[in-house]
Amino acid sequence: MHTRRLVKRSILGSRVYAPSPTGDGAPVTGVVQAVKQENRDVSAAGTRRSVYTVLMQDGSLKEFSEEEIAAGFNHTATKGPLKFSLKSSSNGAPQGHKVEGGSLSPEVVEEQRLADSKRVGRDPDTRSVSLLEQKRKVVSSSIDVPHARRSEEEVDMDKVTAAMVLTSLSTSPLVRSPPVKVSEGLSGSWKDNSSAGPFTPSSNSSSGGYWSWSAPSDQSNPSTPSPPLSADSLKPFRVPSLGGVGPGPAGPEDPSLDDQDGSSLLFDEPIPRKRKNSMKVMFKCLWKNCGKVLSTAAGIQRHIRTIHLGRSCDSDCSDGEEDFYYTEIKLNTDSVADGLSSLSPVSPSVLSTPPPPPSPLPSLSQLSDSHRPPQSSDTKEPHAGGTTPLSRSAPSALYLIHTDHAYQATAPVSIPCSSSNSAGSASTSFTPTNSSSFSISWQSPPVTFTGNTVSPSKSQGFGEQRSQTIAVLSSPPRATTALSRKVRGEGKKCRKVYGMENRDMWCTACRWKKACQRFTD
DNA sequence: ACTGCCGGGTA
DNA sequence: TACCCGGCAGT
Repeated sequence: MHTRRLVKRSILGSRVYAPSPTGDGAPVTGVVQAVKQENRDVSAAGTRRSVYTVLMQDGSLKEFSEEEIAAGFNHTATKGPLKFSLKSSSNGAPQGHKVEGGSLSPEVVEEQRLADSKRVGRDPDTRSVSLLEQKRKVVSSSIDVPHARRSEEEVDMDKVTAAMVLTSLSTSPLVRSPPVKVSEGLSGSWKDNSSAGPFTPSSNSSSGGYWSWSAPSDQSNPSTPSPPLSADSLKPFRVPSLGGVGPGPAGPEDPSLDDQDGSSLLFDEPIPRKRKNSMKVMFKCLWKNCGKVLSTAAGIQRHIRTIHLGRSCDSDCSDGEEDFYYTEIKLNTDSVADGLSSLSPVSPSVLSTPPPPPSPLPSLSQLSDSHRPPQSSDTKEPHAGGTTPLSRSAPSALYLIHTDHAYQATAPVSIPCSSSNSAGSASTSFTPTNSSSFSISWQSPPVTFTGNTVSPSKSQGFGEQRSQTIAVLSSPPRATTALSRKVRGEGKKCRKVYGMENRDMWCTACRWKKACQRFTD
């Protein structure tokens, strides 16, 4: 009786002893992969008997009747800490229905019940599972396969888990995901997680652990709703069990290992997400003369591969060398947006380089063209210091962090070597070696500009450019002292002319504390 | 302290 | 976009 209960409720994933398939009598161990109810084979008792698909140690799948492996159950049941893939059944179906009824509408419940009963009823017909399918079961032993092996109690348990998930979803605005996916993914993860212990509220905490991964990432950004869990984002739930069973068919997956994998994967996943008011990860090319910044690792890798390494092949033939040429930088999205959005406004005024008609656009489009799905999702460690030998000559990407006050950082720029191009006026951090030969802007666009650098004193007939800027750029002595900001106007300004009491007579710029437009120097 | 004005916030 | 302001840096 007891063994029967065990068999029926928690045998999946359990290690059992079974007669040797070779017939030599020596028992072998295996893991139960599936249970099938067999109606046609009426045993002596005249009731249905169960057939268990057992994954043997040698990787083969065998089917055994209940009697054949019953002894194994006893053995294992008394032997040690078996990890049952199913929640233990201390609370059975009734409670499951109760929970379910609490969170699901009756219609939904009925639909689900119908669907489930269909599945269960279909079992006898699906007993001839193809080998391929069996293999899949091997791979995901703990993930319940939709059909062909669900007992009613299992179904109930799934309902319970689904109900719990839905309940938590209904109360947590942080996590939204298609219910189907949720139940699917969770039933797997719970089976992995609930290595022991009945399905009680305490086991719910394990699910909480699973779900909490999205909480921290979203806490930083309460304004943006958590994106729905896509099929991809559900992968982390499944992958661990893949890895858990893979190494050895004989052993049930290890929950701890499961957790580790899960967490690591889960931590990888949300990185590419763009959030406002939070740190954003960008990837900066460290190649000489190139400060290209892309938003995805794949993008930067492709950039390096194609532009610098001169490889035309796709990411498939990447040998990882690109990794040395870019670094991951974390910066506030504000800064990034700042830098990017200010590209066009800044470059024309600061750069004396004649802005070709589409000048700022290429860089922007390059940035946006990096929208490739970050499927490569590099988990490489960011070369924080950019200290690899290959990148030693490249400027550290850290300077990007403080772009919000770039003008302050530009003070040292006042690059003594006036031969550097005008783009240098925007650059913020240099190694001596760099400043001597070229300058790198603090933003990506210069990548495209470095080619056509222009002597600062010659603006190539673009004399109509803002006189102020030109003045600054073309007069080294002043530039050394006042490059950081627009040169302070020496002439009178609205404020001085009209005084505070006549503020309404100021030019709007002065009123807004902007650069005076009326008394420009 | 005064001044110019950049960067960013708000409506 | 207009408007405003905090704050930085030069004077």
